[in-house]
Amino acid sequence: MVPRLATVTMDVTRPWLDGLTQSQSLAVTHEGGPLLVLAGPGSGKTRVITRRICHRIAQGVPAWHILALTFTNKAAREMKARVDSLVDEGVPGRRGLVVSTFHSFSAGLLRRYGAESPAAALGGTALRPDFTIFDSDDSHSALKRAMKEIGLERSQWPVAGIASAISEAKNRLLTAADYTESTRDFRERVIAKVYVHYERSLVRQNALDFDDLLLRCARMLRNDPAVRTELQRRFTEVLVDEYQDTNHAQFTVAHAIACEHKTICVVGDPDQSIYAWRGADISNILEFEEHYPGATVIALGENFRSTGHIVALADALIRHNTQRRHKDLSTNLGEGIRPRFARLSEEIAEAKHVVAELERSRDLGVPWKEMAILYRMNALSRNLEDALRQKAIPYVIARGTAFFDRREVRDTLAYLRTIANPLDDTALARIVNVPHRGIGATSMEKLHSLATTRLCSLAEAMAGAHTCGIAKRTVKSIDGLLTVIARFRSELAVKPASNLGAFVARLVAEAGLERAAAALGSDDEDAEDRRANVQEVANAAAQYELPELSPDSPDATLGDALRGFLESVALVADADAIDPERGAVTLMSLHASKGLEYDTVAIVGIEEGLLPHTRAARSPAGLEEERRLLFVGITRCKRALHLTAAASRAMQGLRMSTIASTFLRELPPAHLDELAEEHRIEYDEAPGRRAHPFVVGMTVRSAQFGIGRVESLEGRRALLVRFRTAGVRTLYPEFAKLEIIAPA
DNA sequence: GTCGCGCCTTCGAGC
DNA sequence: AAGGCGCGAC
Repeated sequence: MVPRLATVTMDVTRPWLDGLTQSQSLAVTHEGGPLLVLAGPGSGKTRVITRRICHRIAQGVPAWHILALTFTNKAAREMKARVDSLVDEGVPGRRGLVVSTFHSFSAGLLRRYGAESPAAALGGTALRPDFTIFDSDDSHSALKRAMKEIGLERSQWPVAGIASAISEAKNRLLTAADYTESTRDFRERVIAKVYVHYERSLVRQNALDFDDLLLRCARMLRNDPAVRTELQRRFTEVLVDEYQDTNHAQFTVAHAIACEHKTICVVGDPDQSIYAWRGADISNILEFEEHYPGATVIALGENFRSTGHIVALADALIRHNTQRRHKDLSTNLGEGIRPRFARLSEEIAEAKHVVAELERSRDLGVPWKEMAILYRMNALSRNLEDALRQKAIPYVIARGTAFFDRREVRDTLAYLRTIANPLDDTALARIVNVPHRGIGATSMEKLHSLATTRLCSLAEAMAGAHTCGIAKRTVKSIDGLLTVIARFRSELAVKPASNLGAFVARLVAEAGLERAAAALGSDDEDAEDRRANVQEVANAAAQYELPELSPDSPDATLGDALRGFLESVALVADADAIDPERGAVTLMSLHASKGLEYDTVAIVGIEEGLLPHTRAARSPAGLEEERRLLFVGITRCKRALHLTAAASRAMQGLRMSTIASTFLRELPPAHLDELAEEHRIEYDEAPGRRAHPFVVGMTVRSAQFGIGRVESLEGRRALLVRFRTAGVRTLYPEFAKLEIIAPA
């Protein structure tokens, strides 16, 4: 091709090509055909995607032809903002880029095309565009009800097991009918029966669960040539981030759109695949070249994030996995400081050790927002929070869903869902007695069976409550609730979208939701918190902005705004809660840390049973995924890495001795300082910092054990006391009443 | 019939 | 540590 002058002069004004390595640049500018970027940790993966988008736009591909799929809303927002800042205002076709998560992209397609497409229908019932999205809690309730209808013994058939079997089937794109056909044994036939009922229940309620969003969308794209062609026309370029974590349904969505033009670019790292348990199919990335013959593969191994010891440590660890495709990892950021491992006596000492290490980083000038504490289980955050609070260090927990999991918040949202979708029995059943209006379990059973016999919704059954032997007084409260709901529902079609905040605030007031929330509180402070949470839902609704509508659609109504708000709430991810501007230490699960980076990182609880987790380590594949999880954690760190374990830990209410994690033996001592007893940041024996006045040799009296002598101090909080009659006991003076009888 | 308390079990990562 | 269940009180 003849070099065009324009290209040469434009180089100067192409900020998106600045500072790229040769391989990155190849990936950004690659043309013609499918591209797989195997990107090791810190190798500039996000950079490649955003800059590739900019490059394509500059090359004349209008932004509205480009679709980028990510795993979190936060990643989507950031990517879009980055592209916006890199592409000049003057560039034609720079607007209209779609960056979205798989789930919200699917929800959008289903609302737009689902009603018209027979392929999106289930069991002969067309999908309605105003469907509700059930979160796992809602699907759990619907599932339990389905199991009850069949009469399954709950003790023999744990809900969680059935739920995951159905979820797995959905990820394989099997509807209840498909699954029923494929059953091979008794267990699967029982699950199939539940699945059939559960599917029917969701259809009746005009609701989709998370898996349905992908399943229905994938089936629609696969089986409906009209919709597929329209999307292929719309999106001529597809990019997928974190490709190693896509499941079969997600693969189908991306593939259906990309298979026509084959201008697909996927980016991922098999060594960071940590979601096999929710259906992620690592063969999507390993077999990309089979799905797309002639694909170009570019490996990015150079790490621009972490210093040498950290990269070496991660590399040594991941080499223990057998199911992988090796790639060399390297960094030129120098050796850096050696990561440190410390085993502390118990989890409180561990938390304090971690906090002290963070304080050392802070003393070097590292801001709090550049620090993170990672753990395998969310339950481990508690002691860390306590330790941070004690030192008045600001912190945030990356649990985007935490707020929406609060009971009073869920109740408020259930009101909104009932108003938005009259068929949503699950939401209605939740709020029937919020605030208390004397409708109990017995009445609800009657209403449910009325709904079942009449084949109608719970709401319709409630309208006929007087016919099924429910007490007069109760019928009256039911009617009162139905009236409130109907009154609010009548506003949806006639008022404009801008009214949402006021609408929710009025509902909260008129339905008495603050009072109901306060009644849940264990004390005054808790009651006030819950009241505030309900108000916060109204605030969030007021701040909600509908995504821009297509130009030809009429003005958005209050109903559109409400449904959009509920959808945005249903699809929040934990990672969405991370706000780097908050200036706080971030606490999160190892899973949630994927894709993030911090100067200082502490990973706690590196113990057998916790990391690797007992439930995962039963299979070799599970153990390898646990190893990848630690690999992901280690590679989040730019400079100062701290690994910790506790010698004893209280779990499930019991204190147990722990065993060192298998993974520790796989970390070479050359790249890991194991802090010896005397070098640990030790609180236990620090003079003057004991939590009690006792010293060795004192004579003490306990109400329970009588008189004894202090034998030794066990850490900062505990004593070993030899009693005259009761033998040697470990006591915590903060709990056990002990008085000093004689000094040492 | 509804409500509140205490006992019992169970305990992973998340869109 | 938190939710599900059964029992007794109103």
